[in-house]
Amino acid sequence: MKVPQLKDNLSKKPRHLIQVVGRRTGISSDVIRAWERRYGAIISERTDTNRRLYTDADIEKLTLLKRAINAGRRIGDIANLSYDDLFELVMGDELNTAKSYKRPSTGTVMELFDEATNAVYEMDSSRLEIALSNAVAMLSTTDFMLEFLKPLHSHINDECARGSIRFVQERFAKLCIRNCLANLSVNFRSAKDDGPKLLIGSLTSEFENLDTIMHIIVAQNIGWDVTYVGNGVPHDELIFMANKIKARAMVIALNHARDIARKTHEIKTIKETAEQKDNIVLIGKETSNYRQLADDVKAIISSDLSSFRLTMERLYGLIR
Amino acid sequence: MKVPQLKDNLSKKPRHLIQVVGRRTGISSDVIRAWERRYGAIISERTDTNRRLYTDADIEKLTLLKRAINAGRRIGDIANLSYDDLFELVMGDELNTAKSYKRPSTGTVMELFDEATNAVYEMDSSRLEIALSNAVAMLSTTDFMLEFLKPLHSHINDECARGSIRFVQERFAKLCIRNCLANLSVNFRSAKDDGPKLLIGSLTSEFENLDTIMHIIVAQNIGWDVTYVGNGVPHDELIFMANKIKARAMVIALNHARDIARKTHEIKTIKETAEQKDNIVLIGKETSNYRQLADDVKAIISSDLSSFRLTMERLYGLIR
DNA sequence: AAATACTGAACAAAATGTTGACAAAATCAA
DNA sequence: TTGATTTTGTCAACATTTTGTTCAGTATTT
Repeated sequence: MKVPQLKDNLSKKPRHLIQVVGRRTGISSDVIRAWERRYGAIISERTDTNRRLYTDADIEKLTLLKRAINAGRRIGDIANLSYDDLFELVMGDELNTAKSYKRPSTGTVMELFDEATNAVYEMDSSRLEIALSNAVAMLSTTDFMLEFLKPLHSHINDECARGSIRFVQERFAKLCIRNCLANLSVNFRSAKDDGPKLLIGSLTSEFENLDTIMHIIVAQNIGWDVTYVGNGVPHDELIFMANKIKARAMVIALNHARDIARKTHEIKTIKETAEQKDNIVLIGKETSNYRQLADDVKAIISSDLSSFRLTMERLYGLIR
Repeated sequence: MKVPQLKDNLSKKPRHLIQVVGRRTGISSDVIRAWERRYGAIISERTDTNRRLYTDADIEKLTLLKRAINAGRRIGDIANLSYDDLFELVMGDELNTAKSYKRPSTGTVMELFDEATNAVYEMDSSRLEIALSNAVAMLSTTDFMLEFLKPLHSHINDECARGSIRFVQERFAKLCIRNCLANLSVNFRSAKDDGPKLLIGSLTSEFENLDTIMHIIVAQNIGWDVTYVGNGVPHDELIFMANKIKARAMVIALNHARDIARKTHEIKTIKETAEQKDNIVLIGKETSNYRQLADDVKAIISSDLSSFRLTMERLYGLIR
């Protein structure tokens, strides 16, 4: 295998311009220089003509520094810690702050949100895509979806219901968002090796839904190896698929208030027939109609992304 | 499989004038010459009379260079990297995370094709995605679609019709391919600045179609700034959108043999009502039913990707 | 003859570097 | 709590490097 070698050789080489580092870490180049000057945080190599050149490791350290600051540290105190010490520090810090769920409604994120909605009004796909990818870069994946994409999605739905934007605009926006989510998804997949398999899909008479795709990302983020088969899949096909890939859990999206009786019956069949009988999770807008079923077949209902995340984390823990 | 042949016969032959290269890559010919002179980025063959002639590979490298610059690199630093190194660099840059995009190790295109079909049988999304992205890396974008994705797509359809693979497998494969295409699309958008606007969509009672998405990529590849509004869009919404974004051309996908009379009428209405009356292009399986209409409203019918590419290149030239 | 392409030089704009100053935010002392 | 002090992000001024663009003169293509 030659690939890792190449990778190693490249990544140890100082080759990133300050601009690239700024973009990747989200730290402005002024600040990077200031940190170097004042605290010797990252002292980079230089080209013959005095330009700074950073390695991949430098970028990682800077990212850690930023996370540490986000968690409340002061740059002067932590700038010259080693990478390992910094890592420990950040892990500890983030564990403690994780529970107190901080809302990232800082100015910049709000601006990005405005930018995104404006792009929707004006149907400028480039602007919308840029706004979305900036938001991804700025927030953690979960926050991006919970605090950015979800609100944006419902904002678009509202505006469309109110008649402030037209059908095409809504359509266009959702396609852009779907693209963005598809990208996120691909990134996660290649980052992960092999987690437990998770099958996600929806039954006949259901339509494609952005929420479902967000659930995919959340599951991948936790470590599941997700196979998505889309909407409107007959239940016997789902069973076949689950058996074939040896899925450890199955997520069924229920967003459409039609054929509830049929779907209830189908889910029962799935439960009875599938080899892996445990771990059916129901998501979507219409899950409330399936309370009784959930009790009967011991399925779990997760009606929003956060609870879904918790559910899937728990399952992941049980299985691993 | 015709792939390797085509690759050898066409792609490696220097045949593009600098003007064509400029248009396809979005890099001005002055800049291409400057890069050659200053950094030896692309040293092309010459005709007997000293005109530069570029290969497809040259174009691909130039596109990568542009993407790298877009990500913040300086041309002087990257101009003489090999295609492979450049590829690594760009992938890393564009994904902000150190993602390990596997380079096609030694596999030929044919092996990749087999790998992809096997992944479909076994419903292994990671393998399928890796096979697809390797094929993208190995072939030029156009070749990838014409010689890889198209055959793969029809192979899947055939197998499904013959009953060799099941509904879910087909479904799963198509979702993976859609993701892959979405990625390609995003990459192109970020490379290009502002070309003429092109609106792509389909009328009511049409369904989403992978072919349509491939057409998007081809158009972007040429330099169009594509806005895709998806399937099943009422014709008045299409008109609104076209006017709003000031589209210079409109592509309407016709894949479903239903309501031909209605759609014919709607397309006529579009032609009569839209501000930009020229340049309606009809694509898709069912276009043969619209010959008469095409004559009446002076629309262009492109029933396959290659002819679509030619059509859009011609239109692009006319508009520019 | 008009359009396009080639070369080389010159110019203009953008990016980067250095230094120093400034103001908002955080911290500390009373 | 208040006021002084420290920390830290941001910016301006100016020099240098890098890179896109333009121009002039010549050659080729259509």
